[in-house]
Amino acid sequence: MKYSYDYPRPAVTVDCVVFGLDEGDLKLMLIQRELDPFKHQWALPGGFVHIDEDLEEAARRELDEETGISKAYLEQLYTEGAVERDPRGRVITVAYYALTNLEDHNIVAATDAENAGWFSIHDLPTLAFDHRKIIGVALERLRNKVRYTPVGFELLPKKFTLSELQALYETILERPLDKRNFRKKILGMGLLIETDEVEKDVAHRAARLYRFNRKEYRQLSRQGFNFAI
Amino acid sequence: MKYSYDYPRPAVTVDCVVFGLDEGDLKLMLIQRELDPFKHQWALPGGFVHIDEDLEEAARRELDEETGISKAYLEQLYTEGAVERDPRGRVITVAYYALTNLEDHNIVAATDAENAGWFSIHDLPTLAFDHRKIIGVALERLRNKVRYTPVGFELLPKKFTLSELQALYETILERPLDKRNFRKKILGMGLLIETDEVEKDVAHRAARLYRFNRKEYRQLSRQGFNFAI
DNA sequence: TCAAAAGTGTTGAGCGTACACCCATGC
DNA sequence: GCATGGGTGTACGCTCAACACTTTTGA
Repeated sequence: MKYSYDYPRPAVTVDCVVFGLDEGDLKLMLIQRELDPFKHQWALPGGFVHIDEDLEEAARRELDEETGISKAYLEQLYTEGAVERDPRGRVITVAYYALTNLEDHNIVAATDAENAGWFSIHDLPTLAFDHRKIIGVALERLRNKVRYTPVGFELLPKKFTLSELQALYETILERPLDKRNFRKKILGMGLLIETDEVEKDVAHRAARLYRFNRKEYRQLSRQGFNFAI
Repeated sequence: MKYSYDYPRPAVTVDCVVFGLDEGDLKLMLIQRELDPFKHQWALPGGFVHIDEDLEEAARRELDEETGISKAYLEQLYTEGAVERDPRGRVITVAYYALTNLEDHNIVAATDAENAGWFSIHDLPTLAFDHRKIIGVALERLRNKVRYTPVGFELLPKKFTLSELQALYETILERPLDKRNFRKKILGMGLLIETDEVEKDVAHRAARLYRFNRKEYRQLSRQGFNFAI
């Protein structure tokens, strides 16, 4: 008990809602708690913010330590501070959401946590704390964000087919899209670079691979262009 | 120094970016600090989160104590936690933005702060801490939010004219709108209730007063309707 | 040759945008 | 009667949505 203050202070944590895309399924990376409270229950990866690190820094560190994911698109979601949300006392958590290419993280390598794994958002286990609520907020945010910004590309490998991209939107938005209209729209933005490569090892005509043109997007953004699906 | 912990803890504050609309000018409520650091400088209203109050509760309390504003639309903005943002030590702040009808708050009544007042966002004084940055984020959020949700009405009195509403959008978005198209669009949504009252004390034809139909909006939202200007 | 997915255009409807004048009121 | 803002309709272009068949490839 070496740290003393004139007024009581809440503890501050970060939690990460990590999304990954697996075929036609949107998944979340969860960890199984080793300690009380909620011992053995599934929870969002996260932990206490160190006194000398920024919030995003803390989120990235916890994500790496607990799931082995060291590269991901990360964005602050919101801060949950209900008085009774943690049985140990007052804990305020800054929630982040992360988007990552699930293919790179199918095998969890170095992890702190007893257990970690991907769960379909349609089949989540019982979750510790108010983590279910946080996931709800994250999902809503993702569904909005994906339509008006090009964050969806963060869930795909660098090179992808138009069908993969369309499936991404269909999965997240949970509705079918028209193939011709989708292609017209996405190609019409001029933000995809057609590579000279095609899919490999498919039992049908191989689709062309594209890359997202980040530079062009930043350029157009500055000129008032708005991405929209 | 009565409160001791095993690990150092950051202090947690809330700060409020309070918007008000004054004719064709978007204004912010700022307070002048009475204490160091940044003594006598202007700052966002805010303060420490009590150990037994929720975050929004804290924001409302501080807003009331420091500016006398007790009713306002309030929404969490984001959390700023850069390590060196406060010279007193590690302080994480949860920023909120508030929308209020400036007419009700022209005279600041009961206030804690030495001084409080409205400032045009185009003519802000030097601000304490990283408050300028927080205001920047709030402005960006307001500009997005006002276009896709009916938060703008929170800046107007209950009854308003269509010209006032249009001026609101023109002020926040900083571009002119076409009168006929604006009226067509906003009336076409079916979210305005035409009252049988008109403006008073104007030196020209008095405009009809309208009210925003919150119930109808909630109803339509559930059916997938999206507000948009 | 069959199965599977890739790739490709047109049309109609609805929406956004541009644009100008008469009306009501108070002074 | 004049100054001030209130209130109103139309036409064009563009974007969105609906819709089906041919091509390529591997097995």
